[in-house]
Amino acid sequence: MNIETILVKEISQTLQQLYGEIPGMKVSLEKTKSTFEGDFTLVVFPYVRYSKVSPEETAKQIGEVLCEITEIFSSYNVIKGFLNLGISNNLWLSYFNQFDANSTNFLKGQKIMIEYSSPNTNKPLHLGHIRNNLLGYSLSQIMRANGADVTMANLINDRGIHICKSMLAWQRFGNGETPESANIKGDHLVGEYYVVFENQLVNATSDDIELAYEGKWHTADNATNERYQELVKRLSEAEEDKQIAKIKGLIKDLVRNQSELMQACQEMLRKWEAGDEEVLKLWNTMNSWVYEGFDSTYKNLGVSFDKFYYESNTYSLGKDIVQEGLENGVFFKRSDNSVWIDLSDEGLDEKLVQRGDGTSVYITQDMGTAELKYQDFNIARSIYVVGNEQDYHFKVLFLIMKKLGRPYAKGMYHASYGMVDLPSGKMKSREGTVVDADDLLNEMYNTSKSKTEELGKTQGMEDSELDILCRRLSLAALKFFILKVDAKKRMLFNPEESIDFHGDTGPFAMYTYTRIKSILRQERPKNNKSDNIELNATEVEVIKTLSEYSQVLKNAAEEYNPSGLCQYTLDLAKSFNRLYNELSILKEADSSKKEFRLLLAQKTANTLSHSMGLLGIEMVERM
RNA sequence: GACCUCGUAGCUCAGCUGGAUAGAGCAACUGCCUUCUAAGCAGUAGGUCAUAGGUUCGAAUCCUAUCGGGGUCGCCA
Repeated sequence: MNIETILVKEISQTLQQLYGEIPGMKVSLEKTKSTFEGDFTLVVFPYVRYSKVSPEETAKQIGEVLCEITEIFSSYNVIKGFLNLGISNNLWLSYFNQFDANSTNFLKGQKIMIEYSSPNTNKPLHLGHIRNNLLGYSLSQIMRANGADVTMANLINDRGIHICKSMLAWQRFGNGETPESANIKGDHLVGEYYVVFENQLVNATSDDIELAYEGKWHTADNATNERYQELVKRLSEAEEDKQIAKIKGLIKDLVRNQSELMQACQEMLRKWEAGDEEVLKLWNTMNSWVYEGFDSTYKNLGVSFDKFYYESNTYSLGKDIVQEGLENGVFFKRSDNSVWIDLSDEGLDEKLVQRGDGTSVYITQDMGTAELKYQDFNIARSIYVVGNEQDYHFKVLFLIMKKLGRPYAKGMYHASYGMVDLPSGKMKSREGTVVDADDLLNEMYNTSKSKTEELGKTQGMEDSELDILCRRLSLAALKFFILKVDAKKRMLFNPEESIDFHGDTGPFAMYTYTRIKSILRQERPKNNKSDNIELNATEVEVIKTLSEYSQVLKNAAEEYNPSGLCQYTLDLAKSFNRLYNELSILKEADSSKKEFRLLLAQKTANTLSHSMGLLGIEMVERM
């Protein structure tokens, strides 16, 4: 049982005894600020209207009665309307004796699917994916620790025009190159051909695009010419810079789409959809390269999946649902045969759910996949870890599923997270300012190695132990740095700070853990409980922090946000470090005090390890 | 233009459903290794919580407006 629940129960009873039934009463207890005396604070303002005396007097009345329960409360003081309560030594001790960094069960047995990562197969993973992966993995662990039955899923976007670009470029310029022959990771190799394609396309079309801006471009295709002339007209009339840029962008796309390269690419996509053997073979080969590359990145990052979905299998799902929606009037059809839903009642607009030619769009596929997930796993909740630029998309998706009467619609949730910025600004793949995931991991490994060597910590360490240390240390720094920030918020990724090992960092928490482990290697606690000890303030502080763990764990799950766990881990490490510095453990003369501190150290280490584990961070025994 | 979101110390971030004198870390400056790992601890300095109103015993937190950053409003995914 949580210590606060015990206190709240006693306080409610006391309030009732003093002032009778208070309608809608809710006792909110807070930690006493460190500048005041006491452990917990009750704000008495809400009760003044029942006590009919001043706030100070009310607080005194309550405090007086509470302190008669000596086994729980030891002292009280009143400042203005705040009743600061001291908790008795024995309550702390008995709480401490039963404390264990255990999982909670408020989601007991609930079937939850968490979809995350969801990469495209034409490029290697980058920093943005890293935030996604770390959040997704950590959320899964957090949900599990709260008792949920979690399936971690990855929906891989393995089809579409972008894959064809890499394929076509490889076909034309690859000379049969393979990851082995080039000695490059498969995902990077495919990514390189994607870049080759883009460069070739720029070379082939840049002159035409310039001409097109001046209105001097034409093509064989009449429909395109018409559209182009219309755009030229709009361009000449446009005044705002933003508008001009937008129209120019449309013209650019038009010209590019008419190029031989893009035409060949479109042709390839058509062949793919038609099941052309040769195209499929190439597609399979290049995908297998990419998957091998992704696997290694996922492994290095320490994330994993229980279930993979592939868009090549799911993109046509959802058409049955479109049909169903048409039949029961949720969707409607336009004259060009395209299918729409009207969401203006909900403050949104009309949204296309199927193209005029019967092919599916992004949301059609998502409707199908949502249904598939439910059929496969009978999940109660379906969580999507996807960036906040897709807030609107998911709002629409969930609304559609609700309107279609899907019972699982209410369990769908978009765990939306903010973008990652660099000190130089936004990451833009076109400008080469993307931070590659593999590069980043390598760099962090090397830095942690040189720092470890600098500190002279490598003495007496086997190479294999050093390797594990550097790996885990660098991941601790990276993961903690990213997960520390509120998931919903946009964050700045400063590479130098991310690899810092001092202050509010993962390595700091890890270091605290190893110091405890070092003590426990020399002596372990003999019992699993302590009695009859006079606790001092630093010790109480650690117990108090430990007691908050289950609530923090629950909050992290409820808010789909691991950052509270990071903050908590730091608090716990700091409070223990203070104790470590102020009090001796192994050299404590009083054997029962020593025993207690050993036990306290052990429980602290367990809790640190547990919470870091939920962040996807593995501890080491020495560093 | 409409909608969403953010704005807290020089920098990066906490601050839960409103509570006391707004907290950490980094950077700067002081101390502490003959004592369980100094990747640590203790301390100094640093704030008009974007601005203006409002709600009330009480607002960084809730409401409104304004300013500023970002995002979305594709028959891309």
